[in-house]
Amino acid sequence: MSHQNNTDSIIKAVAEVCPHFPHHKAEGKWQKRWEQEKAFSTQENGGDKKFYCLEMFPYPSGKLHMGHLRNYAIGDVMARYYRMKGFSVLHPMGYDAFGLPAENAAIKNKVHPNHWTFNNIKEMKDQQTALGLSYDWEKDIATCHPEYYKWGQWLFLKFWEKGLVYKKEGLLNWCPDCQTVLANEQVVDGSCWRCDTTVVQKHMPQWYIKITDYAEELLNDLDKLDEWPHKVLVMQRNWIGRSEGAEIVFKIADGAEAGREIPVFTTRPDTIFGSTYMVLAPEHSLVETLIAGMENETQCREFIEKVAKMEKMDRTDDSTKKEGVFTGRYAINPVNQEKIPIWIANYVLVEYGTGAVMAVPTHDQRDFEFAREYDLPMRVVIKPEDAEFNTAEDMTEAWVDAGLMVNSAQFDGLPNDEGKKKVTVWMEDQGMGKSSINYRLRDWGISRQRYWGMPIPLIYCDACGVVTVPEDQLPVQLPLDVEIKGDGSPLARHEGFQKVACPKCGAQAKRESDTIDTFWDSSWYFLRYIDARNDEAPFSVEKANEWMPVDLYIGGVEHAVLHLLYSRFFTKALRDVGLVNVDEPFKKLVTQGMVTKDGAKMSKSKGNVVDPAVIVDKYGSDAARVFILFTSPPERDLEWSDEGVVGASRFIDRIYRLVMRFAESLKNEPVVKADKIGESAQSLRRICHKTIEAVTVDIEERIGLNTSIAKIMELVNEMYRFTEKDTINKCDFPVFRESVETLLRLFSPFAPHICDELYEAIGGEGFVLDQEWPKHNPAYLQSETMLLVVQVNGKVRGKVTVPSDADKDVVWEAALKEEQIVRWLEDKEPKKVIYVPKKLMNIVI
RNA sequence: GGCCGGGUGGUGGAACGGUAUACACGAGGGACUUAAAAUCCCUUGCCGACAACGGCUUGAGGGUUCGAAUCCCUCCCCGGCUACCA
Repeated sequence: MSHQNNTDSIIKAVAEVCPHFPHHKAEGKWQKRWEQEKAFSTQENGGDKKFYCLEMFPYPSGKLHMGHLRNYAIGDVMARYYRMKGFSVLHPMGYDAFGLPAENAAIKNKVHPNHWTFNNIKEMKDQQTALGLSYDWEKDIATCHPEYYKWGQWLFLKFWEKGLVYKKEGLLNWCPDCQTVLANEQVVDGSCWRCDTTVVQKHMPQWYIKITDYAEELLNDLDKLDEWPHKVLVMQRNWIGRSEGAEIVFKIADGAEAGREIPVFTTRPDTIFGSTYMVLAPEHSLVETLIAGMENETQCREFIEKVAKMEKMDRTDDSTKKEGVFTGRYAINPVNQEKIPIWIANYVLVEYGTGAVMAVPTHDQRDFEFAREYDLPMRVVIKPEDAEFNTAEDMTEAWVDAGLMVNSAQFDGLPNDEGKKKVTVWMEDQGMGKSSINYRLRDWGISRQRYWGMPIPLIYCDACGVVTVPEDQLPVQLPLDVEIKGDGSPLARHEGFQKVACPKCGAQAKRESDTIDTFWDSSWYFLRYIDARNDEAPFSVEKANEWMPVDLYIGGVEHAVLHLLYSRFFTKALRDVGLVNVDEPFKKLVTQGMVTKDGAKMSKSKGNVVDPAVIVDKYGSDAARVFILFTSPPERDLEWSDEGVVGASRFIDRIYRLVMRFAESLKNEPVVKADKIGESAQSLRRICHKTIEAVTVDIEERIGLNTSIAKIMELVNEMYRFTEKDTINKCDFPVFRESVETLLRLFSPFAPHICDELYEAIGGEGFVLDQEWPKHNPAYLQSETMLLVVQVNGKVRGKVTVPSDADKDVVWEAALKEEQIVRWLEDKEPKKVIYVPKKLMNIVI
């Protein structure tokens, strides 16, 4: 057959009348097939190319919102992409199923939390399936399932063995009317959210986890997380809040407690000679003994009470004035033996440092304001050379910057930052204090006086004390025969649950009735997915080491601190127990932006919620996915637009029509190699390969899903141009076929249903997901000529078309042939000609 | 107050030192239709009444550079987080 004959034969498009992608029917059909053929099972292909793709698991509220859709759409594209790239991909889903809303629903609707939760899980899973998300459902988990929390309890025991668990008194929100502990979210304007009684702070024994043992490592390892958003790293750094300084010991000067030590923490030991008074937090443990029997006792007590109330009302109010009272007592400044007054003030926090500060009003703005208010003594001890002040009287605000030390005995004349170290060393020698590092991070209080949570596997025995539940007795099952009324934990009055024989001595003992913070459950779920059905261990160490770390973790920024910090801590603690060999759980983190409407975050109270289920119902999940991925880059906020979804739906239809027009030929024409092809086919091929390259780079290097879709749209536009005539030369057909197959592959991670539908229509077998991700051929990117911009003095004045291999001289010649350019040059000799190969030429005159 | 984002057409957004406004939405006009929907085509940053053409334009003002939305400095506005951390 001659080439001539080939060009003569043409392939005709089938006549049709604007067909629609029948998404309602076709999407369901594919979802069913994917399920039947286990298309999303984790395939471990043995190689070293693994990709663990994780989206933050949802609380099972029963309904997906737009934030979920966005989160999962991003994750699904990435999971499908890497799978097509030949990676072993782990892409699981589960439910963070313990927590308050289930109990609230129980009180309100008289349904059991267990029933309510599992019902919701089912509904959510159905919705997720309807989105065509490629989860391996054989690995799903629900944290409220005994098979899951059994291992949460087991891990608790490991932490216990490591000495990471301890008990101490903690302050809790307590509603005296409901006789129950309230979570912070249940305290509204200082009152109980249900009965409006004023909430009080109550000291109760609580279990704590020593996360502070890992503070230093949690901080230092942030440097390893080079694929985390900068914002999140900063938030974690601030949360851990490391401060270097000194702990200095002051002594009580007089009274019955004379000589008793009051340590303070300061980051400014260089200012110690300027400490002219001391302030304790109202809750400080020494306050009681200090004020007892003093003249000001009543006044002090009134103040303490006032602060206690203020604190829970609105501590964050920045208009809160610094207030305090004098205890009547004095302390001794160890460096100069000065007697300084001890005050109590609202601006000192009991939780930070030692709960006591040495006040240096001249060099700390808060102390300055307080001292001015109460007329306390001040002394300048740091002075810059060009100081505008000589004595404290000249100051209008505290001097907090660098300077030379003055009024500081043997340290006079030293630059203050040098003084910091020298003073500390000297004080250490004198036994007055020591260098100290303080963290803002507190130990993690995990006790919750609630029902719907993981029981803490501990037993109280009168004879043996606190005894852990033996491993072979796990799980400690959460009893289901309870009545939830909201008046305290039902576990505390559940006899069958509480009564237990002591595992050590066999005597009658009592179970811990507190449950654990739900953050415990979510701190290790990513490890359980790896080996979700293991009934002998939380997960196999070997498998965990294969899959960890999670390569890509996607979720909302609201978890930037707590969940991500606890998970990091768990990973490190489990590493020390020998269960994993990684230091950090999440390699790359993407925090997706909010979905907004009318400029505000979607919320029930604002009434601007759009239900993804309604959108999926109307336009199909492909359209919903494409819209939400196309409209904004993943990390930025996304403004919802009804028209935008229509646009996405239109684009999907457009692809459907294009491919269906030629489906018959694509299915039946023999596949041949492209031989001699025409100019428009060459151009199509070039754009096709350019698109492959661009989409691959966009997805892989920056998760640029919006631009990926834009580039696929450009390819489709080009294909429409190519097929304008309704006929394609036979010799050009292989190029068109290639473009269709490429399009379906490139687009399938975004819109998997339509791509499988069309793939089938053109005679493809199986799922596009199992096809290889296309590779671009660099040779096809070349064209014979290129268009170059010619600038004169930095402004575009013309364009020239030159051969692709043209060098500077050739371009220069071509430029001189352009009338426009010549006119702008005005016969002047160019001062300089800058040539950027393949881009532009700039002529400076 | 501190820290982190962000300011580009009517709108969502492209462009990570090299043609600013890709791609899409919306709008306007046209074709097809008895009509509508759907679809297809054209126009669409602003100004010079139109075209050729020219000027202006990435929150404001400076700077570096042959060349700046992009880098540097100063300032303004919007959003988020955090908040007396000694």
